[in-house]
Amino acid sequence: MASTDESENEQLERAIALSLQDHAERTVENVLQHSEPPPNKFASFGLGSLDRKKMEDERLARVAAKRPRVVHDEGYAAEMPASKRMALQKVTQAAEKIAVPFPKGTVKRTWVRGFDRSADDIKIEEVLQRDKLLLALFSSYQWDETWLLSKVDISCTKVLLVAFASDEAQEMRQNAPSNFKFCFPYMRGPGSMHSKLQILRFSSYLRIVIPSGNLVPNDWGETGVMENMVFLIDLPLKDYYLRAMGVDTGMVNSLSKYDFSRTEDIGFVYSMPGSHESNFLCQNGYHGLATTISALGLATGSSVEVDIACASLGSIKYDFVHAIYRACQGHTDIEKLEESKHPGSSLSQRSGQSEHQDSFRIYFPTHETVARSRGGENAAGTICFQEKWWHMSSFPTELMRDCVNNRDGLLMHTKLILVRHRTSSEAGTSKKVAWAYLGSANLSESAWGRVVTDRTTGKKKLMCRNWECGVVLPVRVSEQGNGPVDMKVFQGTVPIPMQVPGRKYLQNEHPWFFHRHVQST
DNA sequence: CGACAAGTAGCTGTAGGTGC
DNA sequence: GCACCTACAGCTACTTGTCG
Repeated sequence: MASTDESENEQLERAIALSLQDHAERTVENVLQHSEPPPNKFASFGLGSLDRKKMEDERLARVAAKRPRVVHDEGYAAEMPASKRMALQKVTQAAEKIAVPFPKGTVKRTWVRGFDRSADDIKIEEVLQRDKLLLALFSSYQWDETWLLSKVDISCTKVLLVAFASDEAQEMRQNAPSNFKFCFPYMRGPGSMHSKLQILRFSSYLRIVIPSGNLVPNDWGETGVMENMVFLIDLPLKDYYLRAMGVDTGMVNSLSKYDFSRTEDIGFVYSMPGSHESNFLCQNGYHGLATTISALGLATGSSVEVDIACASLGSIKYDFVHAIYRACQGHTDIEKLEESKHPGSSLSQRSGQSEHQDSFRIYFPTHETVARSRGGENAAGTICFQEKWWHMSSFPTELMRDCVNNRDGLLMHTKLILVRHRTSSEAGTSKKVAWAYLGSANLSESAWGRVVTDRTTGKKKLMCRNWECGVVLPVRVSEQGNGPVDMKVFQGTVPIPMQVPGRKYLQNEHPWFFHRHVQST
């Protein structure tokens, strides 16, 4: 068994390394392609070069050949073969017999010092289970390595850290224990390694964790001023694998030994830096959100109620709000994305304000709420929004709601989207539907992307700047009556951390303004 | 995290050359 | 004079890197 474990560990590490190496190789290819020596202008300068059409065609061919910025999906969108999915379904019952803490997945609020424990909160120690943790993949924007080392027993846990390749991270790499390994994802220019995904391996199950907080004590409640939220699900080892010890298979098999069937009704939503076109556009950023909503059967042509809580706000405009709203409805029509793109469209102007003001609420604390919080203004260094964006005519001020935690005086670092459908009596259905997104993405174009048109191909592309990841958790209930689903529908699925519906900003109120060189959200 | 500036690509209009 | 063509300027949209 020990040798099997060893080989699994190695396989997992090798596969992750290969995956990242794949990115690295693409980046190297890009660099090589970009670093071709420039064409010698003088060599082609002469009478023979006057076939302009030919020159232009050649130039276009060169441009097309060295156009690597677009990320194509083939390498990423590896779907599980139908046969494998069938096999997984067959072992569901057997897997259920293995006791794991969170077999169906759960959403927790972080424990916070000074507050009574409840069934809805969780400590970092309870997530990591130090004594049982065999292998951990951590990703985060911000780190406190001393603190992290206190939560992990490095004598029995192998650790892989996925980080932005900053100078600090490189320094951390040098000082790290020998069984700490590092990966630095490609960034394609400015942006943030904002994903906080964790994969934790225990002896009999794999735990997938998607928190909104970074690996610092403040984000896990230890300073008593900040709250985050965590999604986690435990995937049990499949019994047939337990019988098949000693079989040296590859990484796919290594992961396939975990029973993913419980994740079938959970959507994984992510953003990757760069421009993405063709099929991959549909899987990335806010269009990935729309695709996921559609795939889970949650799309609707009717209006929806959207409540978004975030720790940082970008310079958002009406057309961006409209795009997010459409994604929440599950619209995946790429051509329609164009509607929200034209800068001159009414949606980018203040005139678009009435469109969603009754159905779209952005929860962000007022200055007063931050000042009155337990940690005061000093505790709000990871809640970012710039005053100049607030004063821009295109900023949807009327959508803003004060974000007040229902644990008195706590600030929130949570990124949460709550969407509720309306039901129609004409539809003849009593099924009310809602869903929640929980993850790392704030409300910004850097996180969710924006649609641009490729100059050479004329095709639509989605451009993101950050690594982000999160989950969509559907909520389905049967209930009579018209109108939107009540917020209570989320009970049992997602603990709602803030007071809803949030109070609108008063005329003399403004959001908490904070701007710093390096954000840690 | 977005603003901003610099650089690049691509489109369009047009001046000027050439042939009929 | 007219049609056609090339070369190029000007403009716009977009990418990329820097800055705060």
